[in-house]
Amino acid sequence: MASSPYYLTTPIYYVNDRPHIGHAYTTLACDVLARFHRLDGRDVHFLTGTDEHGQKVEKSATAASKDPQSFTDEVSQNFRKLAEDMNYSNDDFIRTTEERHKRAAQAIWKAIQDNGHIYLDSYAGWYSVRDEAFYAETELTKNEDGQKIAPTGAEVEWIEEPSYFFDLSKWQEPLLEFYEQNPDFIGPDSRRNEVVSFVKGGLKDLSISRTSFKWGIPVPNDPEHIMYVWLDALTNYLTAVGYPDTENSDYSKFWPADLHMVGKDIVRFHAVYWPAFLMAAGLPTPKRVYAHGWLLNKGEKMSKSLGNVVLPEDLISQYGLDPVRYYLLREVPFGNDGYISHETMAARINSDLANDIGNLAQRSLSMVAKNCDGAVPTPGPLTEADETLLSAALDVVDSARDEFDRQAFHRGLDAIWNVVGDANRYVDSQAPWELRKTDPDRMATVLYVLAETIRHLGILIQPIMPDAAAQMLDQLAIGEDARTFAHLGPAHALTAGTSLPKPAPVFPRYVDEETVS
RNA sequence: GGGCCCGUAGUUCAGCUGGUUAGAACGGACCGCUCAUAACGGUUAUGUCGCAGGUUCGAGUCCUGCCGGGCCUACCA
Repeated sequence: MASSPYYLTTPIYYVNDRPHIGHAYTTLACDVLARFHRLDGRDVHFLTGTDEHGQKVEKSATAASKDPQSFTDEVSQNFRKLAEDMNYSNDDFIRTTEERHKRAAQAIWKAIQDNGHIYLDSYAGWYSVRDEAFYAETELTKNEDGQKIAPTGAEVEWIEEPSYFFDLSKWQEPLLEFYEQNPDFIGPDSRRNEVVSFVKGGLKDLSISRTSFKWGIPVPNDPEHIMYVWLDALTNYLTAVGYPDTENSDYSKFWPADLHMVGKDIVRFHAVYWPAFLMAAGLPTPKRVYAHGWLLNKGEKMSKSLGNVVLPEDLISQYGLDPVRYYLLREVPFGNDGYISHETMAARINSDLANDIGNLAQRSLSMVAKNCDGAVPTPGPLTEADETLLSAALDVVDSARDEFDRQAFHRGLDAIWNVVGDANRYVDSQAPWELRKTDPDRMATVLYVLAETIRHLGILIQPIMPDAAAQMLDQLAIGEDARTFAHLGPAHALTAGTSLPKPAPVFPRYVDEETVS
């Protein structure tokens, strides 16, 4: 179990988009899970990447006077930069324009086709290039110019063309049975309900090819047709583990994926179409799809037209990377929509990070520095209070694991911060500054217990705040090879007498600039 | 039109299969401490648990209706 593989994915992001806080949020959640499971000794494969096909990209490239490939080569860098800026630990970055992906997408097409689930017909309807979706006549409205527009506001055009279809309508019952037998397949529950009721409402066969543009993966044996972008895009999850080579690749180790993390807007593609495609191709279905909510800017959905889109780089430069990582996962219950704002960010940074954990480390380690010759103190016999704190620090990894496995990041963090609170209460109740005068040996024990607690906390917060955690652990002179969850507990406890570097605050308070001046 | 979710202290939210005086965090007020990043600890809530009925010995927790907010989905003339 401890060494079992763990494969998780972000959606592949639409290469045309400018990376915003929503993209950063999704991948951050995956990054935390990836790091957590690595620390737990698991063999993790963490995938992200970009979705680069489709008519919209083709048009954007033309508008920029570039060929689509060099256009996507260029703009996909924005997402690689996001990964660097946010300190993501993805093991792979896939682009759907890569050869390995073309191979995989054509292979899954053939598998579905060979199993008799694809047929050729023709499609006619109102199509929106921007939304990459067809709309029913009744859904359309007209704008001022009399142009028909989709509910999303996008322009639509009448398209009539030959098209291959996937027999999605036949998968209603198998899907419902699949959801029934895999109650954890979709999270959170509210999304699961939605998906189930959508499928119960009946499914129509899905048009899965286009002939009206070229920028995409050709249908096997009929290159006039380009594969539907979603079939193309979803298959990236297979590509990255080596499909269609199911023998001599990571496929056998990592497929089916443990988790597809998605935003709530694309849950249908992942929870309905994707398992249907896979079942039709005779492939195993992923274990879980989790749809998180939106980050709202003070209650309003972020959009270009409102001009209130929050960019990750702006948050990072204002607050620092690790505080932003912590804030995003602590402030908003994952799965719900939630507000983010400067006020709540500053409050979290100051109360949770600076005051609680940062000050705990600083007050403890500076006492060690001043009163124990700057070395790990030598503990005497442990009291009940000592044991209680140490076991809380050790046991919380189990709570965190449970909560993170359910994608309840806010709850996992809350559990860890309970230990921070315990430790601060312990300092006050033990009053080592008094013991310094009355009972130096006991003081040494108390400071040792605190140092051990901080060691545990440092190890535990690594997935969320890798750099800050490293600083904390550096201050305890913990070797980089001694920082996994296997090192929690007394077996790897600090060695008395180890000399320690001079402590320095890890989490500075956030002070508004206006307030300063 | 159908379906799902939500409405609990100033704020953000916990409250599982119904059961003693409804909880946490943050903010506020007061007290304590002084090791520490003026940080830490303790004490402190007159909350009509959206409204109105109902079931029950007993409901924030189940049922019905209504009001308000969000989401999914369908659509007639």
